[in-house]
Amino acid sequence: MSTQTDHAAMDARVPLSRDRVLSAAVGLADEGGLESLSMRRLAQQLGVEAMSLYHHVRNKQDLLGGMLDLVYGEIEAPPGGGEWRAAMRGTAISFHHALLRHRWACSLLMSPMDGPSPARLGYMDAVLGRLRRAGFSADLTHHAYHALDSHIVGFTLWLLPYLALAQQQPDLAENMLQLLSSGDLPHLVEHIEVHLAPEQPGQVSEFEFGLGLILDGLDRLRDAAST
Amino acid sequence: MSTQTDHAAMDARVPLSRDRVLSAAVGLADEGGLESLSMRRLAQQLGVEAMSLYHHVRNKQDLLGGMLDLVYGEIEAPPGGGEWRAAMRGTAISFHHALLRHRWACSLLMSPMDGPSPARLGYMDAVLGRLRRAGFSADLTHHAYHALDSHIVGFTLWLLPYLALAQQQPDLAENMLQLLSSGDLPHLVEHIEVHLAPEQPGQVSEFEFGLGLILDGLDRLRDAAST
DNA sequence: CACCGTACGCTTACAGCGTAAGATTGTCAA
DNA sequence: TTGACAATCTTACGCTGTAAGCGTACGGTG
Repeated sequence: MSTQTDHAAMDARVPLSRDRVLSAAVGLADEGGLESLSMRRLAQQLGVEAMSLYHHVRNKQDLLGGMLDLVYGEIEAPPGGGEWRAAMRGTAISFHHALLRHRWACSLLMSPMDGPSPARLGYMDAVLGRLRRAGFSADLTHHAYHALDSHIVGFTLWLLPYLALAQQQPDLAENMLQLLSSGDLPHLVEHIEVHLAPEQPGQVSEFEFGLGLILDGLDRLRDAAST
Repeated sequence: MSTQTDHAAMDARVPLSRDRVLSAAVGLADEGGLESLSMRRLAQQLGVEAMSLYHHVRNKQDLLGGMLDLVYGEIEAPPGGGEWRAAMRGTAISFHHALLRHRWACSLLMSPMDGPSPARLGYMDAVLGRLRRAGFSADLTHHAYHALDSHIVGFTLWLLPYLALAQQQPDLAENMLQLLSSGDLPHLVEHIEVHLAPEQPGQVSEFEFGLGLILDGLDRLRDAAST
């Protein structure tokens, strides 16, 4: 219990840093959801008291912003060469997967951020640049960007609650039966049947359907504009 | 101060009910955001104590679920007649506007709901039915539904933080200047310029661009399938 | 070497949150 | 009048984010 041994123990632990705080927070949110991420728990995870975190993070909003930036950093930029649709499809799927890895990130997308997030800006610039280089006008690039981003975020957002439900209660057929008993929603029943029909509904294939729709439409518009 | 006058005052106030609680909650969230909606404040708004609410609402999740259901109830169902794309466009825009009226609703879309929301199920069935009646196969209807919903939700979700920022600080050109000073994101700068270029960027037109892309793509697929 | 500013971690404290448990009240049927 | 029942209120607990202030260890300067 001498101060000597305490010092020795102290020296063993890595000092705090913004990066360490952020990645611990990401880890905590990944396995417990956003609501299990409190400053006190995060501090405990790092072997530290809650208020110490505030030397590396302005407040919780700043913490969340930093976490979201890490997620944006995981998205693969579109390769410069090759067919533009293949390039954009790859980036879109990479984005989708990043959001599936960090499901809490979707709820952060809509909270107005403190400062601009570097990785997010980098992602945007890379995508916009790839579209421009594919021959889109500034105006069409602008619209294309929004259409693509909307689909990625919207689809993933839609998928998440169902993934959460499905892993809690693996047989959603009960749900369907309830609907059948109430009776008057035949198309919804059919929709659920389609969901259950293939051996593995494969979230990616549904995601890629809408994505392909948008990419093909954009390609047609580009061709029409260039003639 | 007699019990008589107290009784008179009592009789004047409408008794609580689930509907009254829900619409008061919607009103509170509409003008203060979700974070300003606490059980205590909601009760105060209704001239009541917090715990009284729990006789009409199971818990806060249930409250939020009920609020979201009210929003779904505001969406206009697609008209049965006329060109199918026009019908779906109308419903999509109605959905978009409902989310803009109740900006907090977007964050609720992704929280797994307690029980199924009747209005939501009704909306889904109406949309699915309209697509089926337009001649889409069950499978294509399924994909079309997801593509459309993803775009509506995704685009609105993307728009909201920027609306919030823009009404706090009306000149976002400063933001642009900062980006220019940092230098190396030319396409992003161009993107922001496109945003600022027209007299009124008109959120609907950007929304309708992606929507039209999807609708036209679906129409082509339907034609291809029917030949 | 002494010294001192700065950075970092800790302690304490506060207002607000959702809600469990139980007391109290208003209302209507028997 | 009485009893039952539902609606409301009171109290309390454990949790949250974070403001204010204290101690200490370290790095640069005299």
